[in-house]
Amino acid sequence: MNSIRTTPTLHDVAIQSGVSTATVSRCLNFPEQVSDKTREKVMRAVDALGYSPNFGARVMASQRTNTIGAIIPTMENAVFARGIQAFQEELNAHGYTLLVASSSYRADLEEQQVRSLVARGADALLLIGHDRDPSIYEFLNAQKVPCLVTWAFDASAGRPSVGFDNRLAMHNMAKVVLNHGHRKLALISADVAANDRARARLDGMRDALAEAGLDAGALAVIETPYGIDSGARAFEQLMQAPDRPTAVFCGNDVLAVGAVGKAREMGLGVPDDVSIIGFDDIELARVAYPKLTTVHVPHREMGRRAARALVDTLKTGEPIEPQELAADLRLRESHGPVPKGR
Amino acid sequence: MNSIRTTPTLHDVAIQSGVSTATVSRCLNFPEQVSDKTREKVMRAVDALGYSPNFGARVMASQRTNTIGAIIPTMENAVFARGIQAFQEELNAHGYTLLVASSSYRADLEEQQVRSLVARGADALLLIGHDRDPSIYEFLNAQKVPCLVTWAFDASAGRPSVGFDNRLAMHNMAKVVLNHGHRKLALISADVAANDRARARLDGMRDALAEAGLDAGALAVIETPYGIDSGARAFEQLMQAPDRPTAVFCGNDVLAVGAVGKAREMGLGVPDDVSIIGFDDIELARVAYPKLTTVHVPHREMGRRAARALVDTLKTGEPIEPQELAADLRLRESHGPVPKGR
DNA sequence: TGTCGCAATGTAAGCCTTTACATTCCGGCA
DNA sequence: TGCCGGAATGTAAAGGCTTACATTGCGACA
Repeated sequence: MNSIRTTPTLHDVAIQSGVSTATVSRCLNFPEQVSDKTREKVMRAVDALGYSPNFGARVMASQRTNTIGAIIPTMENAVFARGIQAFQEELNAHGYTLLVASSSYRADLEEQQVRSLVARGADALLLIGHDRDPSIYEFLNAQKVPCLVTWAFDASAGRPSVGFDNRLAMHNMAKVVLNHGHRKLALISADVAANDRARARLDGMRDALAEAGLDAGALAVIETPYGIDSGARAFEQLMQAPDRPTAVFCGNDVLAVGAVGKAREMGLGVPDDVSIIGFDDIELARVAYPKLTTVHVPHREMGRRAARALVDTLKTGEPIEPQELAADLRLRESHGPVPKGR
Repeated sequence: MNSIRTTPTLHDVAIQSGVSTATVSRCLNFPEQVSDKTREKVMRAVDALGYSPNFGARVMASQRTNTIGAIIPTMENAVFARGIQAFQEELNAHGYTLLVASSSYRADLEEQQVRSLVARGADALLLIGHDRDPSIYEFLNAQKVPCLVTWAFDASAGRPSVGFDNRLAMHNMAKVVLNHGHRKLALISADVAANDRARARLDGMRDALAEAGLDAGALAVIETPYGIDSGARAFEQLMQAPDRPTAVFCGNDVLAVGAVGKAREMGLGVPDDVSIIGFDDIELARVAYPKLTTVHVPHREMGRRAARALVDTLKTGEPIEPQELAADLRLRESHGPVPKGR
């Protein structure tokens, strides 16, 4: 009909089907409010024109986007990729769409992403860990954008979280290793100052050491960026020290897998010469040889629950109920008793 | 000032800084068009009020979202996660935002996601592989949403792609293995009917077999879903057959890693008793023991180039230039000569 | 000093949908 | 037949921004 080919609008559909725009809108959003006859007529016009509603206009008129934003440190780590996948699936099931951004573990980038997601109309935000500039929380507050922290749990944070107790989980794992007789431990960790999960995990190890009556000297700590190669290098450095550890803990499985590979290169048996412990329990952990002893992070469950919590709060307006999940141990093949004579 | 706390609008900023809304808008979008003095004044007001533009309104007024959509089969496979990460980084660098959806390898879900992304105003779309109902391409065409296929390259498809030749890559790999004397091959593949990449890879193997003068009987094919355990099960099934293959190709590294694990369980040496070949070259491949011989998929490069191509076409209006990338072989430790006596 | 031209700024229309409120329709009941 | 009430539908405003076009301001030049 129209010689100038342009994408059809609600108005076009209304004309084509001989009703008002309000009726067309209702057909699409509240079909039960419209008589069968009219609805059918309208739907035929929608199909005929290939109409699809304009998101921007809809957002503007209804004042909500049905979009939830999430900022993760990186998609490269499977543990985040999978957590976010579960998050997305649950969101979709409730009619919400996910907008993801990754911060590359950089606070400045993260802040920028928060603003960008809010500007794009995210109705709510999912963030990893509690640590960030208070001004960000103030901003979200002022914009009335609910925000949920995950991957960590802190009942005292004054803001809801759905996660697990990083400190306790690491504490438990360290206890197991200490019970195997190890007395010289090491930790290959992410940047402790900038990362509250890393800090909590380190604290967990210290808790276990203190409990066992050992002093801080029994723990060597190396901070390093994320990556297999970083893990390998850090491990090498540890093993070249005069007083090498008998058990090396890693802040995540990727670092641990790097350590395991380097151990093989160096001719060190795992766990016969050195125990290596991971954190996260991603696929990599089961694939590594030997299979990694690690802390299981319930990433999928966290993703699902976080999604539900956020959807609930948006629908009901009630504040989010914090939820603590368990992170249990997966004692596999990469840990063992202290080597003889050490 | 305002007792009713509401998020500030352009208008509020305009009043606060004593200029018109147009000037504020220009300050934000084309700062060079505004005098230094005015810009400074406006920016102060923006900061003071904590203004951030309303996305919906902006979209509606400007008729573009600066958002590009991508639909991948799953975020769970690192090869997609990383490709998309690179895609996103490049997009961000050009001021675009990424909207991802995952289809779980299901055509019906994918179609739904295409519509949803377009409805949400995606200016362009990135899709994996060529195979899909023609009506989807018609829809995108009608909506004038440019779309780019990646992870595959087909100059004859009549639609642009940025990818590599799956068939040729697999052909090359199979040639190497055949040159090692293998005559009984197997392939653990994704669903061939529903997945053009899987089909191309299978065809590539057949090409190599034909070239070597072998008939179809020399190749056993098992189709299976994605996953480590699926790979393990398929491998077991192959090795229990009366006439077991001496080289097992896998449609991706995840399946291959499952196969390697099962081989170890079965007491089979890799590559002494059986060669196992992957595809993708994700981290897993280097971590597996033995290290996986595999086809390197240039996922990052594909992501980056796809992003650039899409941004270019949106900015210039020129059609997208197809680009073929190389997918070369990574001959590592999991392949070897045929076992003696076979 | 008066003009010209360009840079800076202002005015107001338009983008498309949702939704509060108004109107119409229609069957049922007195 | 007339009236009532609720369901169905219509009217029109509002939502915040961009941008074409109009206006103003100002320095340079004659």
